[in-house]
Amino acid sequence: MADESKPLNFIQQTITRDLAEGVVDKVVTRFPPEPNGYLHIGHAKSICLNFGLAEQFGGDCNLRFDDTNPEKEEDEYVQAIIEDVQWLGFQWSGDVRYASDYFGQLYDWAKYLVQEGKAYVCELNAEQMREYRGTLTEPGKNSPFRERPADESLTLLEQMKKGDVDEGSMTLRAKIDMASPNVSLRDPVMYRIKKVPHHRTGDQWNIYPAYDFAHGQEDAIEGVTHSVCTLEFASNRPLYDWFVENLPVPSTPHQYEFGRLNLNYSVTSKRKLKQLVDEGHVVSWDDPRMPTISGMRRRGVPAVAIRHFCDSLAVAKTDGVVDISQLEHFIRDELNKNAPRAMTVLRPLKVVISNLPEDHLEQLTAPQHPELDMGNRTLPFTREIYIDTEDFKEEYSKKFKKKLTPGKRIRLRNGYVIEADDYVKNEAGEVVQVNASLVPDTLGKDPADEIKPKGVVHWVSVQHCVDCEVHLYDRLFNDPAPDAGDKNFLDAINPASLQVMTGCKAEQSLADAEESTTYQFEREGYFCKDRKNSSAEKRVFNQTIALRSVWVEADT
RNA sequence: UGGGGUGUGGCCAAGCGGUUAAGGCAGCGGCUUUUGAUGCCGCCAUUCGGAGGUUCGAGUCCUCCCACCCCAGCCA
Repeated sequence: MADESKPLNFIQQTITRDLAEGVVDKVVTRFPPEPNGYLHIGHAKSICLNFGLAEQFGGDCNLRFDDTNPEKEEDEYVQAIIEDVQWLGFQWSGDVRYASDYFGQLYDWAKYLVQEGKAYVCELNAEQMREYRGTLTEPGKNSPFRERPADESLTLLEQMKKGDVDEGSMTLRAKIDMASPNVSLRDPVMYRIKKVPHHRTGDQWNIYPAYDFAHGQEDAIEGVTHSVCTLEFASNRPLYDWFVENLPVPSTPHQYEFGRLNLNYSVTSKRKLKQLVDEGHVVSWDDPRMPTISGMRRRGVPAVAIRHFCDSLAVAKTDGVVDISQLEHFIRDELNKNAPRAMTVLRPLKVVISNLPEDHLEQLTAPQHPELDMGNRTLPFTREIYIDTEDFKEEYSKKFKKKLTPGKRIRLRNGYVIEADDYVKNEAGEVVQVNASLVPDTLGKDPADEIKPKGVVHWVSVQHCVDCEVHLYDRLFNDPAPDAGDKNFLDAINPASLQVMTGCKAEQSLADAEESTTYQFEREGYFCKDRKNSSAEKRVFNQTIALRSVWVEADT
């Protein structure tokens, strides 16, 4: 997977050195999501990084759910996350792991620290603890419970665990340094009381370990060598190391931080994404407009495109904002190379080819792909066809030279050249039918009179097409930085992010389109059949992404 | 006014003291084209947050300054 020509990032350099110096024999990484929401594009970067590192250096990568807060976590999320990681194409080492598997061990280690005089049960409430903690510029002061005897803390801890103590009234804290310039080290909470059922351990526990007391030890238990996380955890690293050093853990993992992915015109925060779903701004976590893995999958984005995009991202400590066009580039690149082609008319306009008999039916063939050998499809060609309303203009102008216009010719994609004769309007003044003539002997060749058509237009047979609905998407937010500063990201929501096109006409071969394949609807973009809204009677296609276009239609 | 990070073209980014500062995205020209797609060709930083300094030589080393991000949850 590693591209030899690419320079090693700082984590790869560290691993290379650790392997060379024998600091580690084998690399073990892990992807540790909290099951409190669906995975998004930012997680994809972390997934590709962690699994990629293991792959490149012949090691293992674990999938471990960091489920230490039952108030926010649900089994629905763990199932969705498992599916997303697999879909992206990665396989974790061994079974799926859970922080909750280690609750017993963690509890024993907590008691060990108490016995060592390095932890204590504190009876300060949340507000008091905040006061005692000090500020960024002033040191904190010691809790009055800090020097309480170990066996007293042990007894209290046991009561906390049994559920005999009220939530919020006691915590177990590490005894480190209330005057540390690093606030994380000012006697951090190790255990808090939560009388809440856990998605895996049920009501077995009344206390749950805090992230800082759990993560490093989980890594140590699993033999993780390189624990890669995002930048905001950098100030937690000394605490991560403190627990690992002060506990009889089976191995010594190390934490490395890299800059998380930020994408413009998007939000990549599980909290905000959850809000979009909960408040109905989108219909679900896998709504095709969501920057979630499941949303992109449903929209037709290939997993490999996401992987290529992630691989193109720098693993560094800079926190930049990547332009969405970068992601779009990899999606188009992959789809252009591999998506089968098809024709679908989004805004049908009937064209009657008058010099063809009423019952004319000719089976034309067209390649599934212009370059790849993917076989052919048949295109029934009849007297009546549909082209896109946008592809016909009443008046010719240089601007519209590639469109059909009276007296001018156009090539039907994969078919003949036709020439428009006249057209019919309805009461509203809209063109509802075009009458045209077929220019003979133009299948695969130019007209004999050398008057070549300037443009190519996609079409379907009126009698041999299938009805469908097409969902067109625009970005979910109009603001490049919807959640910057003190902005409310909801204010930036694009009210026109979804456009439902009904009465669309797809070529016959799309009758049995598969949800797992994304097609290029020629001259329109990439589309895949929606896995939720489609039924036997109704076909719905989601737009993955439009084709690039330098064509801007002006009204002159 | 504490601690931890980061600053290279519109965006991302390589560069690890020594030819004229990689590459990708976006943009702009041109060619090809039965997808206004794709492909191909060309253009796009006298300069690396700023100011000093060290050196024959600095984006790369030193000093000071500036800007931005993270940390004061019994969230992760």
